[in-house]
Parts: sequence; C-alpha cells; structure tokens
Amino acid sequence: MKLGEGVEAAIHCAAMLAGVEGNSTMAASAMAEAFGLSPSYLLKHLNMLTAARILESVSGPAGGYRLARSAERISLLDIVLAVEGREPAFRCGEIRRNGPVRLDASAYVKPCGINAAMLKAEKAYRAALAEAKLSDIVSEYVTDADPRSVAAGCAFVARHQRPQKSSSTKQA
Amino acid sequence: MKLGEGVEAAIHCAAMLAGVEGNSTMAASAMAEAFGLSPSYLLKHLNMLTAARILESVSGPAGGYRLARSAERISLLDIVLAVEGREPAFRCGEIRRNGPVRLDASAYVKPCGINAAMLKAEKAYRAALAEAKLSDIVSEYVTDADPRSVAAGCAFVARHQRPQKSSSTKQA
DNA sequence: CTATTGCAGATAAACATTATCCACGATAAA
DNA sequence: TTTATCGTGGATAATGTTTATCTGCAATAG
Repeated sequence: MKLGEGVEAAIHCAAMLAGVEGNSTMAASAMAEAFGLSPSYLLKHLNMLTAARILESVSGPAGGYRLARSAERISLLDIVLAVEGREPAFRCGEIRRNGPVRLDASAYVKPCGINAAMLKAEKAYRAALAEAKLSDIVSEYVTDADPRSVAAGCAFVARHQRPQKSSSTKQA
Repeated sequence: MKLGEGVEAAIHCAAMLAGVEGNSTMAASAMAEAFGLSPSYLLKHLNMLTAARILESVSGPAGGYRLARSAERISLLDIVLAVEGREPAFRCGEIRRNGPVRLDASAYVKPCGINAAMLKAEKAYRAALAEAKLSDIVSEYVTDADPRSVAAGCAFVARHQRPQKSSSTKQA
C-alpha cells in the first residue's frame, strides 16, 4: 500500500494557503519554491484540488490559489481523495469465480467476505482522516513547531500572498 | 492509494488452506488453478507468506503449503503486511525543509504534524485489519455464502489436499 | 533414480507515477 | 491595446513499480 508523493505536497500547500489573508492568493510557483517541488508537476495536484473545489484559482498576473472554504471545513480526507482518487485501496477481483469449477453467477450474489472486511478497514482509515481538519494541522503546527520554522513560514506567506481586486465570490 | 492484487490472492489462498485437514498440504499449482491465477507469480506471494511464518511449505512430491498456525491466530493484517511490506502508506518526505529558506536541522526536531495525522489514520486501518481473523472470514463464508459455492470449495480442497508423512512440527 | 514440488534470481512486459513542455485563455497593469 | 504573468489542458517523455515468466537448484516421496 502506497500513497503518491502528491498527497504530501497537496496537504502542505493547503496548509500554507490556510495562512493567506482574506481572498488573497498565492501562486503555484511560490509554493513549489517553498517546498522544493517541481512547479509543473505541482500544478497537476493543485488542479486536482481545484477540481474537487477544495481550492479556488485566479488567472492572470497577481493570480494564484486560495482555499475554497475555511480550513475548519477541509479535512485531510478531502485532500487525499481529491489527489489519489476515490477508489478503495482494495479492489476485489472476484477471483473466487475464476477457477475451473464455473458456477452460475447466482452462486455469487452475496458479496465477498474478504472484500467486506478490507472495505471496513478502509472505512476506519477514512473516518480517521475525516476527523483531521486542516485547521487542526495548522494550529498544532503554530503551537508545537519550532518558533523559527513558524516565523519563516509566516514570513514566506506574507511575502508571497497577493491581494485580489475585491470582486467575485465570498470574502472573509 | 492502492493495494497490489497479490493481497487478494494471498488472502484467498490462506482461507483455502484453512480448510485443509491436519498437517496436510496443498500445492501452489492447485491454488493457482482454483483462482485462475498465474502459478509462477502466485509463488512469489506464497513465499512472502512463508517468510512471514504465516504459511509453512513442504518440498518434494506431495509437498505444498499449509497454515503455520491456526486460522484464529492469523489476521488479515498479518497477510497484508507480509505481502505489501510493513512500510506505512504515507511517507513523509519532510518537504517542509526543502524550501529556499534553509533553517538549521534543530528547527525540525518536532515530528511533522501532517505525518502524525496520516500515521494515526493508518493505525486505525491496521487496527481494523488486525481484528479480522482468518477464521472469521472462513466461518462467515461457510454460513453466508451460497451452498453451491461452499460445496464446490470444500470438494476442491478435499480433492487436492495431500496428507504428509506425519513427522515434523505440530499436528492438529 | 526419477518425478514433483518449492525456492531464488534474472529478466521481460505492462502499467502507473513523476516530470517536463507547449499552446492556450484569462487578466492586471503599463 | 499591448504585454507580461498566471492557471489550464493535453501531449509526451523518463522513471519506477507491479505483474508475469523462465531457468537452474535443492528437497524429497515413491
């Protein structure tokens, strides 16, 4: 079982975007720089987040990304599913049917118990991720992490966030 | 997030082996046939299970595999970890350190909160899998599944299991 | 001795992930 | 209106992992 590296990038970016003020945005290039990531590839993941309506994007100069809703209403599950897809990790291939003894399909109406058990475990996984809000991640970071790191992070955000023309959607 | 197909094969094989009597064994080729799997590749997974001491193997003609302990003491977690490895799904690349602002390593002694949250979720996943015993899978199968399927499965096991020369380890 | 079976390693084929690039539409600022 | 910046989408390559096969070897029942 393995999660792609994009998950880590996506969560860090979302956490950073939680720090921008009002409806300001931050460019993808800034976030790529902040984490030492490939800018062109990071765009792919940010796009997934935008498609899932976790982020909003603004085109043009002074454009960039911002959270589409408050950090309290974004869970790690939202982000993980957006980046990794909503498919369960265990996919039942129904190999029990593939043997030389071919029974009628009616013999397999009951769902495979193995599949059920695996799905139940994944449900527990997702429930735990759903509990973890982006706002918790941020506030734990602010209280627990080394002050130098927090200061550097805040400075970076302050330096790179870009105010918008007022306009459009909802404002803080 | 994705689990390899080997997990499904491994669990089905283990469940089938739970049906063999005493210290009898079943050949890998028989199990491959039962599930329509590639025999040579299935061996790889069975080997993982043997290395993890979930299965025991017997060489030679009339050889094969059997459970290394009772089905009550084998959990789905045991099997998943044996086949997929013990690494957590989320691997923290510490990308928070990779930005242009290089802080001293002492600024990062506290573990990354994102990593902690992801690991916590995976802990819940593993706990759920640890609860699921192979014996539960088997007994639910026997009571819930279509009688035709159960009968066919039992017949297959009875036909392919092979008694051993008494000898060796522990007997039922 | 021989046939069957599991084991280890090399290797190939198929697929997924990671990464880069380019043409494009949007837009803020000059 | 022009220009430069930025996100979007698609094409494409580089890389790595999973899946699969094969071969030679050790074990062993008959």
